[in-house]
Amino acid sequence: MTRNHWLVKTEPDVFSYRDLERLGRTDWDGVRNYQARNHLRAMRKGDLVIVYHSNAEPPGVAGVATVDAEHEPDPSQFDAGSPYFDPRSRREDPRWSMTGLAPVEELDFLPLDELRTIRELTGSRLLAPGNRLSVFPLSVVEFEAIVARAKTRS
DNA sequence: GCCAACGTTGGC
DNA sequence: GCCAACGTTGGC
Repeated sequence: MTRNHWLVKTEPDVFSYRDLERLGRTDWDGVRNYQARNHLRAMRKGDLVIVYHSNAEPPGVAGVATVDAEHEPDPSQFDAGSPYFDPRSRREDPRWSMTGLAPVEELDFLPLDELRTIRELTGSRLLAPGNRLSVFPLSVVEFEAIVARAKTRS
């Protein structure tokens, strides 16, 4: 059984990699895009996940997480008080899923400018202009190139 | 099932 | 805060 690799985006003002470390784990909820949801559903325990800070100054890669719980219905879709409430979702057939993530290691922050210089990421989804998808797969080559670059810094 | 309007994302 | 790119919605 092979491990798959993924990238998730988060706005650090809302939830940062360090918040994940502080909490020890979290349910990655609030995803409201079907493609991203399908990726969450495809994640398996033990998969490795790059945590990317978007809408940040600067944006970039902050750390590595792992899947510690496979997908379940995201309860926030049924919570009328939640910003993620989806009145069209029915309990018999929940629309949205969440997946459990736990921290593995914080990386030396790799800003987007530097990500652009990683040869293995040329043509990758991560660097594609207009890529708004918040959860997507990385190849093992892409994943390892990111981690390796972070480790050759400082 | 088309497509215009609208909302959101995310780099700058 | 701007705005381009993209996804979703809803009228027809």
